Amino acid sequence: MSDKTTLTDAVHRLLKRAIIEQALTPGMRLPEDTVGEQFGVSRTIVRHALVRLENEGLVVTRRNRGAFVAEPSLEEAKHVFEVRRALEAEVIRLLVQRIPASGYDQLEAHVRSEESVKGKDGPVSIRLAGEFHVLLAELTGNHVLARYVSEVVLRCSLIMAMYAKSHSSDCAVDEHSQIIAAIRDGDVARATSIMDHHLGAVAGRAELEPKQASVSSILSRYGKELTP
Amino acid sequence: MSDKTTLTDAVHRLLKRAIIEQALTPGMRLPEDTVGEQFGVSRTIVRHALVRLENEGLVVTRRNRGAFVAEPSLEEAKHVFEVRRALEAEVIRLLVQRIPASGYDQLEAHVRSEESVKGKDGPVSIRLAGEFHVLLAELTGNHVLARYVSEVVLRCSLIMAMYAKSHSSDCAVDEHSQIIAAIRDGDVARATSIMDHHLGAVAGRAELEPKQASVSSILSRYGKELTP
DNA sequence: GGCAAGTAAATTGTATCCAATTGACGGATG
DNA sequence: CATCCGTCAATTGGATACAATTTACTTGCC
Repeated sequence: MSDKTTLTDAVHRLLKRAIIEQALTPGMRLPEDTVGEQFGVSRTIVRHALVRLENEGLVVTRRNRGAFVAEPSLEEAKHVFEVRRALEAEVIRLLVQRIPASGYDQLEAHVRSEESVKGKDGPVSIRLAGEFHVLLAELTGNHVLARYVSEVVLRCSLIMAMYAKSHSSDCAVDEHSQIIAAIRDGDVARATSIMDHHLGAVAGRAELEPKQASVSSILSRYGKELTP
Repeated sequence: MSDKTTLTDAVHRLLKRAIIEQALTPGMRLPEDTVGEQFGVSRTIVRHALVRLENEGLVVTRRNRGAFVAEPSLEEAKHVFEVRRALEAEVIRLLVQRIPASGYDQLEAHVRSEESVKGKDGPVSIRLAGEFHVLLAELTGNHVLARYVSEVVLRCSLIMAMYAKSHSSDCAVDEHSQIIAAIRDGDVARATSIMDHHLGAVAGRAELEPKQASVSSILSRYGKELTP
């Protein structure tokens, strides 16, 4: 029962981490056999993993062209943030109603681990920042909700990789603590307000400095001028 | 660009419709080669389609056992409805802000088509009822949101197939009209209230009469007594 | 020298093939 | 007669092979 580790899952998980940690940057190509021989598996496995990643919005596939790490447009980025805000607001509402007893311990432990890597601007802090929100969602006991939150958080990570200058300070650990406190006080409005500010600041900052990492993403906006 | 119809997509779509329309009932097995030869494609294609359906929560696969149409538990059903309510509330908020000019025409046209098949308790009315909610979400212009709404609506259809006695009257066409009217009035509270009632009634009705279609789902709840 | 067409290479789309795991049936045994 | 164990069939997990399509390069022509 614990042996869930099918090869597809493993490849899927690895690719996901690679994308989150910005080892694979937006717009980068993901040829099936290249990825396959990299992990020592066949194209079949890679294909399945890519299908899943596509469903999660982390990669896009173009017919007979292959898979690419997604390059969410600014519009799509806004949409993702809109959905995320709605979902996380629901998380807060539910947590205030029924956060489990051990919830605060887990949250505080997580915040501590976030603080412990605060200095380093490494991929670990990016992942931990996202996992805080996923943990919040998990604590509602609603796994469907948690899954969707996880998806949008991942996509937000991708968006920040594209548009934000520096990711490390985006999810200020301090605000995480404030959210915990507001939930503990049963103050839905305050918690939601902090969360909105938390996410809004991130989204807002992203729009100010669109950093174009990949060549294709840089050139994509100039391509239109060639096809009048 | 319009030629998106890869075989995997086609099979995926067909299976989805079959599940929604209750041709494939919860718990039913989906052997890869059976489905494959039914559609005249290879197992590879079916596999990919099943992977996608699994990601959407419509089928579950057990290791080396194959794929089955999902049998959401009552708990999972509640979770899906919780998420759906949150998402559709956001849809209403957004629509009041920025419904496009042609939106009401589309919505009313849809309601009319719903009314035209109101009498028949057929699969068509089930599909149309769900598509109304998807259309609402699409009109927000947020395709990410629309996609998630589409997913939870589908899962709700599956849930109703399992637990509700009759599906046809679940999405009362009249309530759809009321929602449209409330949105037109810019009355978020009223629209959300109607929507909550709309969904709450469905969810509530479902819990009252759990009809257990498949043998396995009936026996699953008795199985625990054998393993003390 | 630039543009266009044709051809070749590469990559995906699909099918088939082998291996591994699971469930079931049947026989043996207490 | 019930239970346990071994063998067997069926089905999925995974890999390889072939076909189709797209991209890119080369070559010829203007």
